[in-house]
Amino acid sequence: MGDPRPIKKPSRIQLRNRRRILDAALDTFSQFGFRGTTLDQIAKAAGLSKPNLIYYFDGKEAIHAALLSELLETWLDPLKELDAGGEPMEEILAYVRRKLRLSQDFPRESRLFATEIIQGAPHIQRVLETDLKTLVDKQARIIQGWMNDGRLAPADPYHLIFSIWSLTQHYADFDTQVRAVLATEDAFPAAEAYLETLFTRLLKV
Amino acid sequence: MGDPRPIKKPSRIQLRNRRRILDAALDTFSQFGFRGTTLDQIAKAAGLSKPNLIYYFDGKEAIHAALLSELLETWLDPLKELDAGGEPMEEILAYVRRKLRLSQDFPRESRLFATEIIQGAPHIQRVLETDLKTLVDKQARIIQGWMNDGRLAPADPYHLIFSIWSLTQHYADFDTQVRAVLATEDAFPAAEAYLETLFTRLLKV
DNA sequence: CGTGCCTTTGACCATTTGGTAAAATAATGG
DNA sequence: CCATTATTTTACCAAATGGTCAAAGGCACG
Repeated sequence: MGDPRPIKKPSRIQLRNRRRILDAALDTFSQFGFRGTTLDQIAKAAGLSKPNLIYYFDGKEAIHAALLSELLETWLDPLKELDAGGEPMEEILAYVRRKLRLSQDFPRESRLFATEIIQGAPHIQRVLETDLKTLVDKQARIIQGWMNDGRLAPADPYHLIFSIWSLTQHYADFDTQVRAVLATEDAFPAAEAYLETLFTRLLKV
Repeated sequence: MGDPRPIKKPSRIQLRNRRRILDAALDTFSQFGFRGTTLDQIAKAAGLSKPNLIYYFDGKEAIHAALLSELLETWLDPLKELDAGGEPMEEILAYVRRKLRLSQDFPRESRLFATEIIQGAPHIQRVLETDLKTLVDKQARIIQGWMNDGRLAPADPYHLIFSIWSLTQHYADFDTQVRAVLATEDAFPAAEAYLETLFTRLLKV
């Protein structure tokens, strides 16, 4: 799926150009949305000609799909690392920090994901209903276990996870708004401190 | 600004059709974004012909601008109601509830706003830096005052406000994801309970 | 009921845009 | 160095799209 047109192993130049294209596409897709992005835009940003894009990807949809599929792994990973054997509060806070770092280091990816979801997740609905749901169910059970054992204050584990997503991604997706209000260089240090306080007070027994 | 083409008072039919257009446009803009929406789409949804749209609005941009400007008032209102004279915790919780209700009742507006911000707020940056910033500064000062008086636990008031926005809007903007994970009819009752718990534990002295 | 204005429409355009075809230009392996 | 394959470009196209225009249809009101 999403393999190079020829079914051979990709050459060095293939790899390089594919990466360039995906990077350029991430820029524009995350900023202007799928329909708001033109192939010419991507091509120019990638330093290639439009037909050359098509040589590497089967079309605009294919580029977008490749981006989303790459993104999904990065996106779900941090939640997987939640360790049932760890210290509950520390596990949650570590997850929050991982997720916040993701927002800080990959804001374009965050916005691409956000746009996809806001538009009804037309390309990844299936993944959400299967992979994501399965993962969340599993981790919610772990958290619920901690609460049942009295190691965390009780709270709906699903909405807890939602709130972590929401709060951390906010600093990437709504960066413009945050900046407009704070007029601060970098909101992340304060954000990290605030979120640590928030989840500590929420979950401390 | 955004007035009917003739500078006369709008007739009954003008009002009706303008409203139809804006409603149809809200549907499509919030779902497909600005570039992803076509005039034909709006026209069809509004039950009008394309040239007829142009008769009522100066173009696609004008429709979008009209929507955004309408939206902004609705969006900032709940924050204005924060009353310095009220009981602090109740004021905050009431604000959370108002904001959550907005997400529930106006999800299209929420998504339109989100898309605009994610794309860098090209049309409303100025408003964010002036009106919104001014308002937030003012209300943050009130909250800070409550904390200084020991009536709320200390926390960064700006990030507190951000977290309220983020958490409440999440249920509108990321509705698709929430539904995919929960497979529940309506997430709002549980969300309201969760958020009340969260902010109570965060801010209780 | 007729006149003048508001509203609507059908036909039409220019531009943009995703994508193609084929020729031209590098690479690469023997 | 040649032949073959991989890559890139030039010239195009068909469809979609935002928008125009002039004519036709309604409507209100004297």
